[in-house]
Amino acid sequence: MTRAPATNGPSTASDSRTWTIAQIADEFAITHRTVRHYEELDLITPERRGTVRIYHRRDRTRLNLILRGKRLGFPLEEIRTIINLYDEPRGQASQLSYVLDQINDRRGDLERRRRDIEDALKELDEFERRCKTDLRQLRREPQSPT
Amino acid sequence: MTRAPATNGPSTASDSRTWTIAQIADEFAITHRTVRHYEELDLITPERRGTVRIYHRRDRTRLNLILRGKRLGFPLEEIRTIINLYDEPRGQASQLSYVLDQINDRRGDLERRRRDIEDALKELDEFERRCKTDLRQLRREPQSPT
DNA sequence: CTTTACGTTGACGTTAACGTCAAGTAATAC
DNA sequence: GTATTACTTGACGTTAACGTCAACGTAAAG
Repeated sequence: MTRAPATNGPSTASDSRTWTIAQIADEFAITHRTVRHYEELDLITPERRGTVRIYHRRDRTRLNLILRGKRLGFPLEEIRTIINLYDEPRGQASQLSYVLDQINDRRGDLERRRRDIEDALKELDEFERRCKTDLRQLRREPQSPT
Repeated sequence: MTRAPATNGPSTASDSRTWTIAQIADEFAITHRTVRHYEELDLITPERRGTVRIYHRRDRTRLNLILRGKRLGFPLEEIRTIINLYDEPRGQASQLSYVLDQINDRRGDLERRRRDIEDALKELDEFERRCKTDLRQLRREPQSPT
């Protein structure tokens, strides 16, 4: 090893393990550039030990949310507002009801997507049935006169 | 009206209604540019009457699939291969089993997305519960000493 | 016959989400 | 010491999915 690993001891007090950018990139199967890009967009905010980045538990949680958001096709900007929602302080009732509104918006979006997916899956099943019927048909009359 | 509407009679024989680009763009709430872009990528292939584009039933079906694909966050290239799958001639058994493979790939992808969505919805519900608890708490102890 | 409304083809511009160098620093390995 | 290895900050390049002109064609309306 060339540099002291950021991963110190097997979980100290509550959970203060840390990770280097290489470990993060590796684990999440993304590039350093991507990790830094997410930081530029304020999606994650790693600690700085001098100039070098140190990633905490929180950063990993956020990365999981980010990547899932990406798999679902959300733009990074939107992902940011969503995951920030989970983190923002919500001491005031006004803030809380704002958050509750946002939650309902999000739910609507997700449910719509789920419907789209289920429709797509149904069509796929239907299409598969047709294909299989065709295939059985072909097996019955092996080849037409060439 | 300045130009003869492409929409002729209320469904002639089987279904030979046609539409202009303006009608298509309008109905699907997209721009002319977008419609032409999809054509450039071979996602739709409208008829040509001289230089002008005439859209048929088939184009509308495809547009619906395209837009759903987009809502689900698929890239246009991928969308093309998918909707072409539904259209390709599949006379040979080899082609059919290829298609059946593709179907399974697609299904896997869609099911994964569905899981992601359901996870996200669960987290959202959980988060909403916490927010609502907080809100009830706030109503009990209206404001802390300023 | 000119205007107008709708259509067409380029072709360059833009935004998001990174990729890809280049050049420098800093700790460890020898 | 010097060489590696990991990390850093620019900064320009790239791809997808259109946006946005500009310049032109054409049919119907006056």
